[in-house]
Amino acid sequence: MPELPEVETVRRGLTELVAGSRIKTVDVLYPKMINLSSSDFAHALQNQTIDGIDRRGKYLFIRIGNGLTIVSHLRMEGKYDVEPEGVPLSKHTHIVFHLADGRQLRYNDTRKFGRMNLVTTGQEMTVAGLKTIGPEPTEETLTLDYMRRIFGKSRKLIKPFLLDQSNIAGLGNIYADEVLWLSKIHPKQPVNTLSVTELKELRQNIIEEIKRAIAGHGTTVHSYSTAYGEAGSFQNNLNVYGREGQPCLRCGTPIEKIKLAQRGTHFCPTCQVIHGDRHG
DNA sequence: TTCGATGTTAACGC
DNA sequence: AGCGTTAACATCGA
Repeated sequence: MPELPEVETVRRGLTELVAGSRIKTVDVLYPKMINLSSSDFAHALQNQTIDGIDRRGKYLFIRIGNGLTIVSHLRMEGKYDVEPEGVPLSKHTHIVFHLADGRQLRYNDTRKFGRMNLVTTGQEMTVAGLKTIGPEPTEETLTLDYMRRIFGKSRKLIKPFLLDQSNIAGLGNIYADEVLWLSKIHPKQPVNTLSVTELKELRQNIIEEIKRAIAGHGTTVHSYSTAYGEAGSFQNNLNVYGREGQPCLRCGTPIEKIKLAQRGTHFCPTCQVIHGDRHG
């Protein structure tokens, strides 16, 4: 469930907490989580410095002093925690970085869906998912020209289209529902039927919603109450996600929840109506 | 006890 | 090629 704003919040937290710290040793408790053998992974990282942390879409790039980068994807429930030595490991701690100052950087993941790939810095695109990743949802990188190009040539339904990271990086189930509600677009609208006016508004809503969510330190839902090192606040700003049966904040109609491409999808049946082809 | 829900990606089939 | 569907990952709670 961590989407771009949550991953960015983690990036900033990790930067404050561990950038500049030296890794003494590494324990891999769940080897399936990484791309190398446990011993290769641990040996490559021991006695190296964490230079800093970058991000691309929902991927973290943990920069290591010796020209290596850990590409880390949290998937559904991955979390990083920093604890002093001696605090008992959680049942779901899978990787422990012992830092030279006595603290431990721990990767916790209830479902074990997260992955870490240790690669040569600059070779991040060799990791599955980064080969085809789309532009970041920012003013500079998500241009209207690009939107018109990719939306114009696909008949896919817009909700699954927005979740496809090769179209735009970083949107997940929560923010996809939110930007469609903000843009008054039905989740089943085929993308090549949207007008340029609708694309402009959708683009602006995507860029601004992501910005607002980052400013609010991301959304904290369900099991994520203590996640990300700090609890996010953006759940208080959600307009449709998780509001099934509650009145639409624009028109009062009860919000509906349907299943679309296997994903829970929330929308207002009055504000968000499927329309015919307005393309061109 | 079994099964569905959950997000993402790989694999599969048309 | 490009589309849509399904399985796999693992755990938890109904």
